[in-house]
Amino acid sequence: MDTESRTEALAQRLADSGLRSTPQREVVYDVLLKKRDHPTADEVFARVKPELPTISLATVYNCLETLVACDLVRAVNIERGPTRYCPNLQPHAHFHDVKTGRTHDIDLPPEVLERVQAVLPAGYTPASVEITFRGSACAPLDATGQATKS
Amino acid sequence: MDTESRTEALAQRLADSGLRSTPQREVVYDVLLKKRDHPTADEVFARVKPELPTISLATVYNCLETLVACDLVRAVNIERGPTRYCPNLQPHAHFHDVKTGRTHDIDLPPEVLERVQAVLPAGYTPASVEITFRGSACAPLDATGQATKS
DNA sequence: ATTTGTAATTAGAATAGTTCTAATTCTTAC
DNA sequence: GTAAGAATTAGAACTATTCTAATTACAAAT
Repeated sequence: MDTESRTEALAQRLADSGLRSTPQREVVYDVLLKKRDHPTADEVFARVKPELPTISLATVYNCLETLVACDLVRAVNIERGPTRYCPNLQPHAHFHDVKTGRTHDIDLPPEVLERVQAVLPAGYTPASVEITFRGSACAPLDATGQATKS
Repeated sequence: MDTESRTEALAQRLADSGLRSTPQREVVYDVLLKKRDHPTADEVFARVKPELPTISLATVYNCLETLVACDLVRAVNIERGPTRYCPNLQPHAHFHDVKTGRTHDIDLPPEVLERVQAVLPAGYTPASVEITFRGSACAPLDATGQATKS
């Protein structure tokens, strides 16, 4: 999706919640989509600044909160420390590499998600599930440069 | 397990890591086992204080960190906010009730754990997995007062 | 076009949770 | 009993986030 249609989609989602599209919200969302490495609010701030030099950190927090409320972004708390933000809305797990500190998205097939949900006793109705692995990744890559599935 | 044998088991585990058993470590571990409600460091501090009135918050943090390092306790970060501590070492998921703010342990059958691990591409070797549900629980109870399995 | 009300942004102060520091106390081995 | 290292302590420092109050931007009604 190009930047313009992204921006329109964002405007639509915001409007659905009775909120306005603003340059700040657009740029914050854009930097999240551009580099999907689960940045912290501070990191987002640093990436947005060149584009909007007068933006404040408080606004970055506000924008991120807004995007999370509109279900355009997920807030991820993998470990004690700053919250990280993830614009991947597909069902996925996170692999947190303790060596590099990086977090990778791991695609989550629907049947696994279902199987996991099924462990809940009656009456527990989950709004969301978060699956996080912790360890070290030394994934071999296939011809396309993608991590191969075991 | 009674308190004495618990204390011995703790002493053993600490010794295995070249660490000493101390009254502070014992009492911190005891309060975690006594009320398994995923308390924060502050809450642990409050519960330990009557027993050891001179203990400091820093020591509570130190003890918790030590217990986590010895694999006797899990540190849980469900959402932004204070880290919570969980002495349940069985494989289990967490259900975070957004209404009450409480977190329940959900037993995790081995085959589900395996199925979840299997989503990882080759080369990703997880040291641990954390599965967290978020939602609201209004679990019906069976005759024994336990939540019934769906 | 102007006004008016509301939404959003801003800078900086305040807060919460945790970690660090340096001094003291407790243990253990000699 | 002494020396060396481990653990504890109080408080300062630090980090991430939220709050506050003032300002700016915007949209609707006039």
